[in-house]
This record gives sequence, structure tokens and C-alpha cells, in this order.
Amino acid sequence: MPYPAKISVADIQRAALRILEDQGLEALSMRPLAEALGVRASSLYRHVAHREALLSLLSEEAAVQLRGALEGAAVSEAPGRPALEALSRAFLAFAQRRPQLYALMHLPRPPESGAGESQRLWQFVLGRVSRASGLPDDTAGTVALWAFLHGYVELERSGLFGLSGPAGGFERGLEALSGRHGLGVVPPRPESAG
Amino acid sequence: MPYPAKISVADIQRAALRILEDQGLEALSMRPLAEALGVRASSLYRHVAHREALLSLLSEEAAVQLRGALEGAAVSEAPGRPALEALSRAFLAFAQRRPQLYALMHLPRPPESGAGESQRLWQFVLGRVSRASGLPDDTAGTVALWAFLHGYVELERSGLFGLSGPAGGFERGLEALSGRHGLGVVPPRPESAG
DNA sequence: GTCTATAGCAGGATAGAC
DNA sequence: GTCTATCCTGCTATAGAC
Repeated sequence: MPYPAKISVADIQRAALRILEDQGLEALSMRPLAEALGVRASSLYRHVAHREALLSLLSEEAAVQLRGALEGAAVSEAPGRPALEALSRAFLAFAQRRPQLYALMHLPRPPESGAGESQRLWQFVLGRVSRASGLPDDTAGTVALWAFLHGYVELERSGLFGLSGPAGGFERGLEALSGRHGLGVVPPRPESAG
Repeated sequence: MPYPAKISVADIQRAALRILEDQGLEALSMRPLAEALGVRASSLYRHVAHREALLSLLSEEAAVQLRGALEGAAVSEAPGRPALEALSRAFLAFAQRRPQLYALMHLPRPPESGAGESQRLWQFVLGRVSRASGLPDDTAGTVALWAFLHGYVELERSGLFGLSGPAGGFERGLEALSGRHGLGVVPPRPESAG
């Protein structure tokens, strides 16, 4: 009775995620993945079309999880600069905590393929930045902040500022970008509040 | 008389560079590289120890060329904000013009291996940023600016802001980072000058 | 210094039995 | 839906003749 299914797409995704984070993208090949699931490699092709499709799945998952992390950090809804700082630190923390999953999001990918969750993520950040800057649809501000955050993550990962260390560069960039001459609007700062 | 050498390390480097830019890193394997040089793959190992060593060579070359591009752009020696803008635009132009070579610089690489040219590049940018900010050794400022530039390049390449386009995000970030509340010192602005 | 030949490995993917 | 068996392609790298 080998007929009841041993694995599902969700199983595959879970196992793939684990291999990805533990051993990196290169190690995520069909045979070890199948082995982790107690199954032969050829069986995987009943559930996913090919490896690329699997990576697309994971890329979507990455966008979902990052958005989740950002939403979680934005609970303290103080608008303006503090909100952008909280958002930024959550972004950095996520990228540091799940480097492989984060990196997967940025693989060159066919333009429209599953851009769904990636778009939702973008929209979320756009909303936060726009609220902070006071501009109705602050795409430029979002691009600027996002570029800084992503670049910082990448440089740290690649070890480019290895010798000196970041040396406060994160705070410096954040200050410049989220300060009132960057993106931030002057926070309300009601005098009656504690 | 097959004894006179048909190829040199410089030849290999040149051919590799060409393949890299034309077809990407994946396509840069020993067999096609050898073929481009009119030689068998095994012959390459007389000149380079292995593929990794070749990539290190190219990585160094990338740092040299990027530094060259930045130096070239910094000829108009107006200090302060305009200098940082010129530097930044040259950085962006280089990364866009030679995307594969640029990307090669950021591969995770053994810490000290050939960090020579990479270090010289860093020192050069550090010098420019420090001059602009007026701080003696503005590592934080350099990290912040570099992170922004690199992140912008990477996001553009990966197509993450595909739908909206960058929408002026480069200028926005540059303004925030190089403006007087970012890195830039108030430029001398002598009242007597035109 | 270059050649032929080959070892050795790993990967994605398919055919067809059960 | 999973299995066994297998194809095919690609890669780095080495041995040994000339």
C-alpha cells in the first residue's frame, strides 16, 4: 500500500526551507531534499514541476516572513522617524537571522513570476515610509531607504567592511535618511504627552 | 614545436573577463575559457592553480577598475557635496556598465585572500567621504554611503522595484546622505567665487 | 607547455513498473 | 504516488605522453 501520499507540497517547502537555512542554496538539490523527506528524488516531481518552481515558492515565503517581521515591529505605531527606525532595525534583524532566505528574495527572477508577495511587501514598506514622510506615495523615499538597508546587509554579509567593521555606519545612514532632511516628517511631539 | 607558450596569465585573465561580462559567472568555466584561447582546458592549470584562484584575480581586477572609474570622476576636485555626488554617480555608472564584474567583487571570499585592491578601493572612498564630511576618518559615513550605493545597484539588478521603477530614489538618497545633515560639510562657498 | 584521455563527482530530469 | 533504473549533461582536476 504505497498509495497514500507520503509527502505534500507543504512538506517539501518546509524541508527545503530547513536545508536552505542550514546549508545554503547550493546544498538545496533534489536528492538531499528527497532524502530529508524519506522519499526518492523522482517522487518530488509529482509535487513540484522543477527546482526553479520550488525556489519561487521559497522566495514567496521569504517575502511573507519578512513582511511579518516588519509588521510585528511596527506595532508601536508612533509615526515619523521612530517608526522608520523600528522598521529598519527589524529589517536588519530579519536579514541577519535568516540570511539565506533573505538572499533568495533577491535572486534574478522572471519579471512577473509570483511577484505577488514581493509586491505586498513593497506596498507595506511604501505605506510606512509614506506615512513617515508625509508624502502621499513616497516611492522615491522607499527606494532610498530600502537601498540603504539592503546594501548594508549585503556588505556586511560579503565581509567588505571586514577590518574596520561597520563602525556605526548603520546608525549614521539611518539618521541621515530618516532625519527630517531625509524621509522623516517632524514627529507630532505633542507637549502634553509624557 | 608546441613549446613556446601559447597563452599567458594575462591572456587568461583577459579572456575570462570577456566571458564573464558577456555570459555571466556561471558560463565562466574552464572548458569554454580554454576554447576561447585556442587551448585545452587542462593547459590552463599550468597558469592558474584552480578556478577559485582565477576568480580572485578577476575580483582584484574589478576593484582596480572601479577605483579607476571613481578617481576619474573625482578630477573636478570641488570638495563637499558635489564631490560626493560625482563619486556616487560614477559608482553607479560603473556598476551598470559592468554588472558581472561588479558583482564578482561581492562574492563571499576568504577574509584575507587578495584583499589588497579591495582595501585600496575602500581607502580611496574613505578619503573622499572624509574630505567631504570634514571628519578625520569617517568610516561610518563611508559605510552609510557605500551601503546605499551598493543596495541601489543590487535592487535595480534584481528587478525588485520593477513596476514603479526607481522613481528618483537615487537622487533622494543621495541628497539625504550627502546633504549637510548627512555626510556633506557645508561647502566652502567663498563669496568672492563665481 | 600543451596534448589526449580519463577519473570522479554531482546535478536535473524522465520512463515505466507497481 | 512512489519506486528503480537510467540518461544526459556539465564541471574541476589529474596522469602521463610528447
